[in-house]
Amino acid sequence: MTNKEVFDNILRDSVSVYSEEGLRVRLESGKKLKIKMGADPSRPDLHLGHSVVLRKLKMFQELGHEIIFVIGDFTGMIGDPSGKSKTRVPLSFEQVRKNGESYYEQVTKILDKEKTTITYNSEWLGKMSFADVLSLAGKYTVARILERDDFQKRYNDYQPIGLHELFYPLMQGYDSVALSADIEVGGTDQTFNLLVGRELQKDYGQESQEVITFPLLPGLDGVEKMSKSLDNYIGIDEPAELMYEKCMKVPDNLMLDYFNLTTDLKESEYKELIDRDIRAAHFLYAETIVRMYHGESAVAPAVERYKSVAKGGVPDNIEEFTSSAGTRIAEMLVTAGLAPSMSEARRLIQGGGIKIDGVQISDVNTVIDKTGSYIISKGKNKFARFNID
RNA sequence: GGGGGAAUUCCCGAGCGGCCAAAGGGGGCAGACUGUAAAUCUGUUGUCACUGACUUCGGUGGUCCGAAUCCACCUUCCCCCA
Repeated sequence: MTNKEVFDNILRDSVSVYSEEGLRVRLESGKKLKIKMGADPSRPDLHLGHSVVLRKLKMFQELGHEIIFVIGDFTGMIGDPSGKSKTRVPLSFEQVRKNGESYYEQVTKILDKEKTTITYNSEWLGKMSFADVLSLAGKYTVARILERDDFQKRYNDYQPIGLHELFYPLMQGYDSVALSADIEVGGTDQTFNLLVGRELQKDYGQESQEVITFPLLPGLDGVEKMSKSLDNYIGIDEPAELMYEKCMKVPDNLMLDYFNLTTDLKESEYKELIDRDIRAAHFLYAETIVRMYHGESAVAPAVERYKSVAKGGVPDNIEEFTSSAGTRIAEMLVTAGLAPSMSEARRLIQGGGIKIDGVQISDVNTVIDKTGSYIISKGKNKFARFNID
């Protein structure tokens, strides 16, 4: 890709660029640029939502630029107080480093290892004196900080806002100063923070970084943004078969976004297909994603498994358990993790959700008293094999 | 610093001395339908030794035959005044 192509691609797929002219100039300067991206230290599990931005970063790498991930361990170690999520347990130093490494592992599934750096913002934030902090705080005003959507919202909803939370944008912005970042990228939810970085750099006598924001990928529920905690995600580390299955569950009306944001296919390859045959589009998407993260060899088995289960069949590689004759099914469900408790297991049986070798059972006290191998299934796609001895 | 309010099961939210494992909605899970989709309909949604028992309504201790409901103190949050 050339500078021009990258620039056009960014303009096309980003939500906003501050400023376009600045970005163009930097790209054409021929300088090796430092491109910054913030990372959450507490949840290092990456999903397709993250891949939206990562894939753009890869383009920059291909032009020879350096990608720097800033792990926000400083805030992580003092504990994030953000509103609802109770008080988070502060992470230990070791834990943060471990998460950082895991983050690097995953990120380099998409990015080039050689051109990717991980840093921790405690390295500079932890060294600031109170005077430094005050000086930083003096560069911004309360009114401007409160402009941020979520503060605004919480303030209007009478939700508490900790004084130190007001510092978050400043801290994140200061990261850009510490790194002398040329460009910072992030999801649209980060817009405010990214722009603070721009302001602060100017105040500290640096050239303001260019800011590029990308759309947030909606989750499988079609409502919230993709996130691990909402369990509406497709993880880039997940087994091929699970990935395939999840891809098939992407809401119809989001297929276009998913193709656009998470694959390299050309619009002509999927746009018309989505209108004509939404199911075929799902298949194409699922195959494409599995191929990207697991390679060609993983595609066929994933397809096969999916189709077999769809037809009511039982996949080959399911988890095995052993049990002795006379054990109640309810207990076996708990053993296999298909039900979290005996009560739940009973409910599932009563509700008709449990089958043994394809035969629905309804008696809560059903037992298997003959030895042999049995398949217990919950719903349409959860299976466990039991060897009874 | 003074005054007023609030804390309920995954979430929101009813309950205001026994009929409360706690209405209703959301979400989740399962069934029917289907494309392992959406929409819709149905069931279910604390635990266990399950026609019964046990634990739960911010915390601790009381009152009472009996408390999510009353009292005291504590913790946290919100609002108003300063």
